[in-house]
Amino acid sequence: MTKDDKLTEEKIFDAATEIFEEKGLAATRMQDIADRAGINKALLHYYFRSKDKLFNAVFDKLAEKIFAKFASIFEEDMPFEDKIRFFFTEHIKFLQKNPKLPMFIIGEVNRSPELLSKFLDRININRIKEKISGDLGDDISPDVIPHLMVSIISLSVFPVAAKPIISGILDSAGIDYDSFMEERIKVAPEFVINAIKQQQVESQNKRK
Amino acid sequence: MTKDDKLTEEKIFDAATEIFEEKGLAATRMQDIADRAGINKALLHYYFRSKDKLFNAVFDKLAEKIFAKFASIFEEDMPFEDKIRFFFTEHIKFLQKNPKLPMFIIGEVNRSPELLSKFLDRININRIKEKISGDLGDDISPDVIPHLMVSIISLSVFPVAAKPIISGILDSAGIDYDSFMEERIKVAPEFVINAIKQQQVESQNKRK
DNA sequence: CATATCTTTGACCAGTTGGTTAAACTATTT
DNA sequence: AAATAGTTTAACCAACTGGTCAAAGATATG
Repeated sequence: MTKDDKLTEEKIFDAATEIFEEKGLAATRMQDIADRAGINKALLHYYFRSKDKLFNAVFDKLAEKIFAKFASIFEEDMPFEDKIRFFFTEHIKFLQKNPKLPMFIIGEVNRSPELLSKFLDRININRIKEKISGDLGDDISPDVIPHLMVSIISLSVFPVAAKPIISGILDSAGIDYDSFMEERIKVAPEFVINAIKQQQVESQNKRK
Repeated sequence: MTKDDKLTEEKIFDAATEIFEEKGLAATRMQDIADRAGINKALLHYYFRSKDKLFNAVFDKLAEKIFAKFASIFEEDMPFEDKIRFFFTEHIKFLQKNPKLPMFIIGEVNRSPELLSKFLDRININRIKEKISGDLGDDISPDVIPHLMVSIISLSVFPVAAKPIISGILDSAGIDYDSFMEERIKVAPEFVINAIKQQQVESQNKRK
């Protein structure tokens, strides 16, 4: 019973996760979830009372997943440049395994902004900000640290979130998307590191 | 007649544009469009035969809009660094006026990738690639030009596309989103320019 | 002014959607 | 094995959705 119980509930939850992630709340049909889980539609309501309840359960799980790795990376004890490299390696690989996740999260938060709290409660931005600030020293103004953070996220998330478009554009230039993303794991961090280096150089030139 | 005709059709089209852009195809109700246009639902079908036809008309118009400015910028006759600055100024200002546009386009292309052709037909990637390649000279490998292009787009589009999330995160660090985006018009291009400069420096060091 | 054409409307329809319910089935407890 | 509790199902429902239609209004044409 308990064994089967877990199994049915899990089957439902997994099916719901897949479909919600792909189509979003509005375009997902309860019948589709039931079909993919291989059970009757009424069973969905037996285990999760309503579509919204089921959706919230799925969203909670995914929200946890996407930030689980993310926040910890900048806590690691290594030179800042290696942190940047490590971040892009881990984050892009994670996104390649979950390509639908960014658009799902952004789209649903866009639709109902209350969902945001589920992330914000879990993450301490100022802590990351101070960590980076400490790593970079006096050559970088604290005011641009948030910009640096947003830039890093943009560079890693956007090419995956907009995959259909990027992929199509690359195709028309004779470039394979997957190879491109493999290169990107190396290219993107060097891009960021170079930008920071140059800013440090200019900041030091000014001081003389 | 002809005057009123245009007016009604336009009222419908404008209302449809607003609602499709905000909610996407699946979550948009024909009744909502009729209400916002202040007319009867049957009139929608009189002017545009079906929801899909209406949607395609709207999508076409928006697809044209988003790339109208975009492609021409790199054709301008100015130093490359100024092109980068000009691009971010124009593009971010455009996105601020149309904040829902990126997510709408990405979301709908994600749902039905055929829509992509409406962009790809209008834009010649290789032309832009060669333009940039010509501007940057030998210090930058042609292989990384596509990465540079994707990076530039990521840096300008993502903070707008993910506005609810970015805005929420910035809030929790005591930063106002609109001020942040105003700064970004200056900060983002310098970030890109610095990254390129540093790469040129390193490329020249290696050559010695 | 009468007629023909175009525009607008309210009422309606068939299909779909999230959700309910009573009954059948299964496992547990006594 | 009988009673109890938990699980699964088919049939059903009310609300909503995109779409249709006949008739009423408006406008132009003769």
